[in-house]
Amino acid sequence: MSEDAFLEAYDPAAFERPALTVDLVLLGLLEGRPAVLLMKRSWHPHAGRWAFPGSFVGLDETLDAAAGRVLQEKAGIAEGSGTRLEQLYTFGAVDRDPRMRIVTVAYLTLMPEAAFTQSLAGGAGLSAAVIEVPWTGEAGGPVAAYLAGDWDERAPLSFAFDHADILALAILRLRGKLDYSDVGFALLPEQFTLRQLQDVHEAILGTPLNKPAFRRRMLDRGWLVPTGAREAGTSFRPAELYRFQKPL
Amino acid sequence: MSEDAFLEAYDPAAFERPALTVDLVLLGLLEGRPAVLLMKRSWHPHAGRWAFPGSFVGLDETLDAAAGRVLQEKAGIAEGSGTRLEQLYTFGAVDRDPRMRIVTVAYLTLMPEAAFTQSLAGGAGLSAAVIEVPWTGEAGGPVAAYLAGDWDERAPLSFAFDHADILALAILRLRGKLDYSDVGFALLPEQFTLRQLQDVHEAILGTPLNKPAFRRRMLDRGWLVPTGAREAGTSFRPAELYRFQKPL
DNA sequence: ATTAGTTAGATGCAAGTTAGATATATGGTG
DNA sequence: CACCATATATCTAACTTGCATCTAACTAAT
Repeated sequence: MSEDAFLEAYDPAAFERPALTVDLVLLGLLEGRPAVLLMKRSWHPHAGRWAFPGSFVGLDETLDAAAGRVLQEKAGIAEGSGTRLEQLYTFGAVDRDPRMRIVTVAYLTLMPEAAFTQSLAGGAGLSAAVIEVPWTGEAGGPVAAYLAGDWDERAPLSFAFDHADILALAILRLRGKLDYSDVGFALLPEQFTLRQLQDVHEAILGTPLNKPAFRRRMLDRGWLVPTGAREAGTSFRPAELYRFQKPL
Repeated sequence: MSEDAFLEAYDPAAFERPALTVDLVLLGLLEGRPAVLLMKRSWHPHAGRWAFPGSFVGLDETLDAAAGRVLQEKAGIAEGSGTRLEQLYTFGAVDRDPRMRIVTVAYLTLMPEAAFTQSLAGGAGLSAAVIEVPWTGEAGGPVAAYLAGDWDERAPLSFAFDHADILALAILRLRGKLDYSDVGFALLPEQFTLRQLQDVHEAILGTPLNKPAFRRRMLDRGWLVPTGAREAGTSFRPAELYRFQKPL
C-alpha cells in the first residue's frame, strides 16, 4: 500500500536517518563476582563517565558481525574463543546521545575467565568494574558498579548515556536465563567446581542458594562431566573439577 | 579513545548508514486460534507476498513511538486500547531487503479481540492469517500461516523479506512467556472463560493440556477474578466468565 | 415431564519433584 | 594424629502435577 509506494520512491539519501551502533556489555568474573568491562570517556560528551565499547554499524555488515568486530577491535578477543554474543535489546530514546540521534543495539557478551583477563590486560583501555545488584526478584532497577581497585572507597562509578539502563537490563536477562540455559557456565573457566558455579549463580541472583539442592539440580541436568581432577591449593578437602558438556 | 575521537569528528552525513524501520507482528485470535495481521504486497520487491506493516523510524521519534504510530496508521488502533507493544528483536541481515540496507526492529503486538477485529475491518488492507505451529518444544522452526478464507485449500502463504523468521521468533517468544507472564490474557476479550484461556494456551504451545491442572494453576495464581456472569448461547452448562486482574 | 447428551467445575488420590536439614566422608594442615 | 572446613550422601516433609471420577447446569429430543 502506501508503505510500498513510499519505499519504491524512497531515495536512500533523501531523509535523515538515525545513526546505528552496537554496544557490548562484556560480562565476566573478577574474583568470583560478576564484572563488566568499561571504557572511561576522556572527551565530551559525558567525559569522565564510563561506557560500554561500541561502534557504528557498517553498511555491509550484519549486526552480529559489527558486534564481533567490536569484540575483536576493542576487546582484543577473536571470535570462537568461547565468548558468546547475544543480542540484548535495542535502545532508541531520542535524546540518548546529545550529539545526534543514535539508536544502539546492545549485545550481551559472556566471557569465560581466560578471555576476560586477556581482554583486561590487552591494553585497549578497558577497565573491569564489579557489579553490585541491590535488587532481588524480577522487578529490576538500578545497578551499581565499582572499580576493582577502589573496593574500599566504594564510590559507584557513573555511566555515560543510557548505559546504566543497558547494564540493568543485561543483568535482568542474565537472571532470567540463568537456570534454564547454560549462561552460568559461559562465565567460568573450562574446569570449575560446583562451589564456583553456585557462587556465580548467587551473585547474579543476589540470593543465597541451598547447597545440596543446587548440586542436585545441576548434576541431574546432565550438563556436567566430572573430570576426575581436583581443585588445588586449598587447606581443606578439594572439590572435584567439572567440565561443561553442551546439552545435545 | 579512538571511538570517541571518531565520534567527535563524525559528520552525521559523511557516511552511509543503514535505514531503520519498525515492523509489527500483530497477533490476535480468529475463532480461538492465533492469527496475525498481514499486508499483501502489490509491488516489487516480493510482490504477491505477505508482510507485516511497518514504517521508517523518524529522526525525532522513539522506537516505541514509531511502533505506536504504525499501530495507529496501519492498523487503525489508538494506543491505550489494551493492545500491548513489546520489542521483539532487531533483524540486521545485510540482504534482507534487496533495495538497500534496512535494519528493522520487530515488535510483538498482542491485540485483544476487539482491537483485532476492528483493525481487520478497518479497511487498511490488512488480512488475517491463522498461524499453524508445526513444531513442539523450544527448538523453534518454520511457521506456516493460512488465509482465513482459504481454510479448505490450505495453501500456506509466502512471506516477504525475512518476515517468516520474524514470525517464528514471535511465536517462540510468546511460548516462552506464556506461563510466567500475562501474555495469554492479552489476546482475549475482557471477559473470558477458562476454556477459552486453555484453548489459547494449547494453540500457542501446540500441545493439549490437562484441564483440572490448568484450572488450578491459573486460579492459584490469583490473577483471575470471577465476574459472576455466565457464558451465553451454549446448549450445555455455561461457563463462568472471568476477568484478568493485573498482578500487583 | 422425563431423559439423554454435553460440557463446566470440583474433588480425591497417587506419583513425582523439590527444598531443607542432617549426617558422613575426605583431604590437608599444624 | 587430632582438627577443621568443606565436599558428598542420605533422609524426610512439603509441594506440585497428572489422572480419574463425580456432580452441576443447561438444551433438546422424546
